[in-house]
Amino acid sequence: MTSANTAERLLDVAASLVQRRGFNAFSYRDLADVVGIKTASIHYHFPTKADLASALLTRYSEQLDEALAEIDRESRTARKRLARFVDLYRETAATGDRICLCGAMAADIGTLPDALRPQVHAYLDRSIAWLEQTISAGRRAGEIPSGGGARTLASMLVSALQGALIHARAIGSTEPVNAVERAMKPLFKS
Amino acid sequence: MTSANTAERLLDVAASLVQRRGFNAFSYRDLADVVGIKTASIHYHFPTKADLASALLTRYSEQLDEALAEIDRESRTARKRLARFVDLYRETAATGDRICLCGAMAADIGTLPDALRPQVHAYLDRSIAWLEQTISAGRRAGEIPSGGGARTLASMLVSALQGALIHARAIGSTEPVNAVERAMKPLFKS
DNA sequence: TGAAGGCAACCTATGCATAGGTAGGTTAGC
DNA sequence: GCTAACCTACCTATGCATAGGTTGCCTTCA
Repeated sequence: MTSANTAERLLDVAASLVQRRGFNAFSYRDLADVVGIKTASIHYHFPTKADLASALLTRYSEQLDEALAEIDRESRTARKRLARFVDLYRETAATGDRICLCGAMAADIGTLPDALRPQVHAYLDRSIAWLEQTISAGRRAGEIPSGGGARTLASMLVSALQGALIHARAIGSTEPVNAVERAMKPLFKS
Repeated sequence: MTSANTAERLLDVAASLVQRRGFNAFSYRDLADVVGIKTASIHYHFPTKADLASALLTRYSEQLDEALAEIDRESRTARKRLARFVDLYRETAATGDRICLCGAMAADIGTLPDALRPQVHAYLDRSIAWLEQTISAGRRAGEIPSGGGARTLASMLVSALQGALIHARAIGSTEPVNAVERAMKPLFKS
C-alpha cells in the first residue's frame, strides 16, 4: 500500500534502533512495531538482517558523501570545513541516545556478518581520506600548521570523535565532543 | 569441585567474551562451554546477567587502579607515565579482537541494566582524573607545555583511545592507536 | 470498456533455535 | 550430617526466518 517508502521508513527506523541499541540488540519486532507492519513483511523488503544492515551502511555512506560535498560547497576554508565535520558528530551527540551508525556497527563487529566488514571499513576510510585531503589543503594554504602526517591526524580525529560519541552517551553529556574540539585546536591553529 | 576459582574463571572468560562480542551478544552457553560447567551453574555464582556484568566492571576498575598505581610507582616522569597509559590500550589492540571492557559496555549502554551505568561512568571518570592529575603534574614540572585545560585534554585522550580500539579492530590493524599517540605528541612535547 | 491476469505488498500461521532463569535433586568434602 | 558446588530437567519469552494465502492496483486485450 504505502509501497515504495515502506523500505525507506524501515531504513529510517532501523538506523535509529541500531544507533541507539546496537545491531545485535534491536529486533525485527521493535522495527515492525514502529513502522506499523508485521515482522514477516520486513523480510519482503530485506530478506535477512544482514541485507538490512548492508542497506543501512550503503545509505549511511551515501549520506556521508552528500554531507561532505555540501561542506566543500558551502565552506571555503579548511578550518571551517573541519569545524563543520565536527558539527556532524555534535549533532549526533545532541540526540542524547545515539552514536554514529558506523561506530555502532564497528562496536559489534565481532558478531557482524562478514559481508559488512568491508562497508564499515570503507566508511571509516572515506572519512579519513576527506579529512586528510582537507588538512593537506589547509596546510598548503597556510591555514593549518604543519607537523605530523595529515593522515595520522585524520585517523586520530575519526577515532576521537567516534570515541567521544560513545563516551558522551555513556555519561549523559555532550561535553566529550566539545572536549575533543577544544583539545585539538592547537593542532589546527597556528 | 574446582570451587573458589570457578567464579574467577567465569569472570575471566566473560570478560573476554564481552570484549570480543559485546555484552548483549554473548550468552551463558558460550560462557558455560568454555569454562566447562552447565549454564544453570553460572547462576549459582552470579544470580543474573546483570550481577555478572557488575562484577566484571568492579574487577575491571580494580585492575585499572592497580595498573595506574604500578605506573605511578615505576615511572617517575609525566611523559613516561602517559606513554605507559597509552601502552595499556596498545596491548588490548594487539589482541586483534578485543576492545576495552568498559568501552564495550559503553557501546551497549542503551540496553544495559541501569545499575551498571554508574560503574561505566566511574571507570571513565577515574581514567580522566588520573590523566588530568598526571598532565597537571607534568606541566608544573615543565615537562608538558601549557595550553588548554588538563581535564579537557584528559577527556579527549580517553575518547580517542576508546575510539581507536574500536577503529583498530574494525579495520584489522593496530595503526589507529599508534596514530592517536603520534598525532597527540605536539600537545605533550614542547 | 470491462473481464482476466499478474504482480507488489502485505498478511497469518508456523518452525526451530536460543535466550536467561528457576526448581529441585545429587555429590563430595569438612 | 550439613553445606558448597554442581547437576538434570524444565519454563517462558524471544530471536530470525519460511511457507503460503490475501488484497488491491495496474495492465492487457477481446
